[in-house]
Amino acid sequence: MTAAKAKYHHGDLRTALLDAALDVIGEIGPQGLTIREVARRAGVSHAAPYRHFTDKDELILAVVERGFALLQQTMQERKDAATPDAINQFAASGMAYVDFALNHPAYYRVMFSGDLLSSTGHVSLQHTSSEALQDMVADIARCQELGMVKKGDPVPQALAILSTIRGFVSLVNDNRVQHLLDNPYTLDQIRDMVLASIFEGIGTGKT
Amino acid sequence: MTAAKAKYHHGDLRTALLDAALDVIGEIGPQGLTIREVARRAGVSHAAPYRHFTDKDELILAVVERGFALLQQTMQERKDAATPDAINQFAASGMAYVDFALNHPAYYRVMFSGDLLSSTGHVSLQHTSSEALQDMVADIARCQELGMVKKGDPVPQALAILSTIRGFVSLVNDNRVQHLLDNPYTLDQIRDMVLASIFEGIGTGKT
DNA sequence: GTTTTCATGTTTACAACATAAACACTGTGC
DNA sequence: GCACAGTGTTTATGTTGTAAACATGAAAAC
Repeated sequence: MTAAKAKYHHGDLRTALLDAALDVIGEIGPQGLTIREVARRAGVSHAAPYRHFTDKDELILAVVERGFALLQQTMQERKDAATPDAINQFAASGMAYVDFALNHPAYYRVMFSGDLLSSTGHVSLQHTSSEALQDMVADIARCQELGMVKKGDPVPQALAILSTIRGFVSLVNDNRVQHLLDNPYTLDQIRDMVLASIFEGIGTGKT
Repeated sequence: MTAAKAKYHHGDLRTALLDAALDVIGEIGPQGLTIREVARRAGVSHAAPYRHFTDKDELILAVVERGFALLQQTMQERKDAATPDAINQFAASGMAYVDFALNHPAYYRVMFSGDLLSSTGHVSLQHTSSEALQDMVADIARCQELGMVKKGDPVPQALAILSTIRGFVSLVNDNRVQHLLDNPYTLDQIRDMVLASIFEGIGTGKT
């Protein structure tokens, strides 16, 4: 028997399906995702996925949840790696968010394309999303205490930053920034300039 | 014969299909859009749309083009209504963009959901999109001459503003701002605060 | 060790869809 | 009047999502 036997029971089909789904999303986009294609890639019959996901939506949702877990982990790692002062922690999470989006475009697309899930189900995700906003608000408040961010309600400030980040990422992932790439900037440079603009917008200018 | 006769030839089916498509997008979202449903709403057979659009993609594309025309017109009107100084013109177009997105969410969604069109076809749209960026760059350059915007390459500055605007709109349209609505802000107030942040980020602080 | 059971796959079936081909109606130019 | 081109309809094919009935094999019960 060679290594990969064609067993009746797959072993870990659920994970294999999630992997296949992510591949499809990366290649064809979330719209192109088809239960049957995912099953095909996992080498099972087209109905097998229904043993693990009640629905196409639930399959997508599972991919999304995996994506959020990875995002959260990435951001935490970057925060841990940064110097422990508030401003650097904050900047680190912002950059981590952008880099996650650019390094895992398939995850990012499916996580934030919005229209994918048929209305219901994304309650837990809204929670995750608003959690991220709350974290950011807390970071901003700490920066305010240090006098590095303008006084005022940190919520709209967090919203402004999140808006800039999300918008920038969507522009890049939709290839609307190609014009100015390598000409004369690298993507990292553009990212830094854009982030600098919004940070300056809410910052006090001190350091 | 009553007013609306059931004629064999519709008269202006193309327009009726575009209207119906926009309705569907508004109600069910761009993913839910189905040629057959659009045909149903227009009161024709499911194959009739193929006399006017070779493809589902082309139907969507036509809606998108209509949307861009409306956006462009809206922005022009607002610019014309604003006082003719550079900074107000610029702010007017930014606010017009946001308001368009919030007042015509169906158009906006289909225009910028990105994944909708199967790869090809959106060449003309990339053009439209980059035109908007060029307009913005020109506006910024004029503001720079007046000393109201920081010196430097206006392209990244334009990108930063566009990012903020697009990100904000997508957050609002995905209902991720509900938490802070009416509590204690109105949507217009939030919009102004967010825009103010990015304008301050690129501005010199003069006036 | 055998039998039972249950989780996990497979086959089969159906309705909705995208799209194409063949056909039907009707306003216009002659 | 009449041919014709444009627009709409019917019919047909292949793909999809999803449900139901059936099959298999690994672990639990005996």
